[in-house]
Amino acid sequence: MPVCRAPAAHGPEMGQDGQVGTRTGRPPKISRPDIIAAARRIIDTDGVDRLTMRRLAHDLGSTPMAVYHHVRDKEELLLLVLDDIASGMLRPELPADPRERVIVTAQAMHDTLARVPWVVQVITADDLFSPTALWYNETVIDAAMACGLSIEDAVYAYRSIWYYTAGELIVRAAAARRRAEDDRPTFRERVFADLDAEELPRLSSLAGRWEEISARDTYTAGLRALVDGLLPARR
Amino acid sequence: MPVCRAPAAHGPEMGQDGQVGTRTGRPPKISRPDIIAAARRIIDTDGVDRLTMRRLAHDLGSTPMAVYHHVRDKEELLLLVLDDIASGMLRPELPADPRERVIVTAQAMHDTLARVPWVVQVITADDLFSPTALWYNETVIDAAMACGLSIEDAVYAYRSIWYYTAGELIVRAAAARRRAEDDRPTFRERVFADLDAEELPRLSSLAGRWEEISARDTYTAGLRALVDGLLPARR
DNA sequence: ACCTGAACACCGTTCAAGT
DNA sequence: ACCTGAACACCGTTCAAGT
Repeated sequence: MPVCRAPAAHGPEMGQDGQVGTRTGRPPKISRPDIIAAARRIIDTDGVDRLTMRRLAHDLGSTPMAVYHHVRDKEELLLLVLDDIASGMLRPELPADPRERVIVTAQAMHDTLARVPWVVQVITADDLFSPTALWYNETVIDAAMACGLSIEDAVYAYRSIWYYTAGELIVRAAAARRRAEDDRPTFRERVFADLDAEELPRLSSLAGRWEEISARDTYTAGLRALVDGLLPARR
Repeated sequence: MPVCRAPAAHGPEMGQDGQVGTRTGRPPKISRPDIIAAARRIIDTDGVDRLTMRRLAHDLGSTPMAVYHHVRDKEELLLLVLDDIASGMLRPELPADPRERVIVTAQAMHDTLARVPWVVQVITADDLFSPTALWYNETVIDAAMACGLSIEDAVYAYRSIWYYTAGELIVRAAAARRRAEDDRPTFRERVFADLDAEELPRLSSLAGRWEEISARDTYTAGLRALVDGLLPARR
């Protein structure tokens, strides 16, 4: 059993420097930062699904087992990548009005994740997330309390916002992936093409305009609606 | 769509005498209904991730390729299962008040999917869904229009509700899966256990109560807040 | 018409070495 | 200390037959 494991939750900067004078044995060919960078490259260009230990090793000019010497398993690798991404997190200027603070923070969280949509897939599926990102939770909960909510209700408000945001990101990411993967009409489009006008009059009245209507980004409008409903009315 | 035959008894081979009319060739050992039932059994007991063509064939006392004779590929199999599930969809009594109609329909959609949480994972990830389920879209859009929204805004209102609902179901399903899989404290719990009280005062003040607070189901409350924000104020 | 068995091109991960 | 190669136990799917 190799015992080289560095704690995962802290920054990548420590590297091998901890053991300067006493270094012995074979010099390393690949490092954790190398591995993380290569993993991000694969995910960015080909999607998370294409990140495999073999592909990663190949891109590094190495072997799968060399990678396993630096990371415990694929889960830890994903966690390191997540931490790396969290360092690029957007921390917006916070307005004085607490209600706007909720909106602005949620929007920043959304925009940060929209740049790396696969992250939402991973964190909801696998319980992986970066402690750094808790800043969003804290800020939304604090602002909601400043609007008059109890701490419990502020947590529930945050949670509702997270459900809405995660749902939006996951659905949009899935749609984008579909568009990238193949251009033949998807199953969804085929179904919409021949709807029963008797049973589904509203939907079939939209038949031709579905794509156009779906394309519009309404995240922000929906967020404002949700926050309006969650927070007590303004005085 | 191919026609589904009646379920055939699985077990000892039926004699040639079982054949009727013009049917020729080898009598089938497995049928689509058999396959669907077996697939549902696997998913219900072990989760979607454990549904593999090999496992399915094994459970049917057959071989993977026998399954491929009845189903094009794994995607079609999932679609058949989805269709099967859609037949158990809840169609609630619809109240006269259109605003309540939105709530009741969304709640029914949520409750239907909450019984089979893996479905949300599959439909958002793979663009698979059952036409039967469009009843929810239609009903919500129609009710939102009855509240005074244009058809476009009604579609966007539906979409916001779907984001919120899908997010809730996915997050809860992931949490449940985690709990089932292992009982050592998850990464998330370990992080919450030692928060920096300086940086994250609200979150760390909740340290001990996190689990208790998370456990409460606030789907309906959040839904009402969202719908309040989305629909024009009552006259 | 329906099913079988072997094979292909993949996975994540472990074992036992090699330098 | 770090890396290699072979192997294990899996995938979905295809090919070529067998009855």
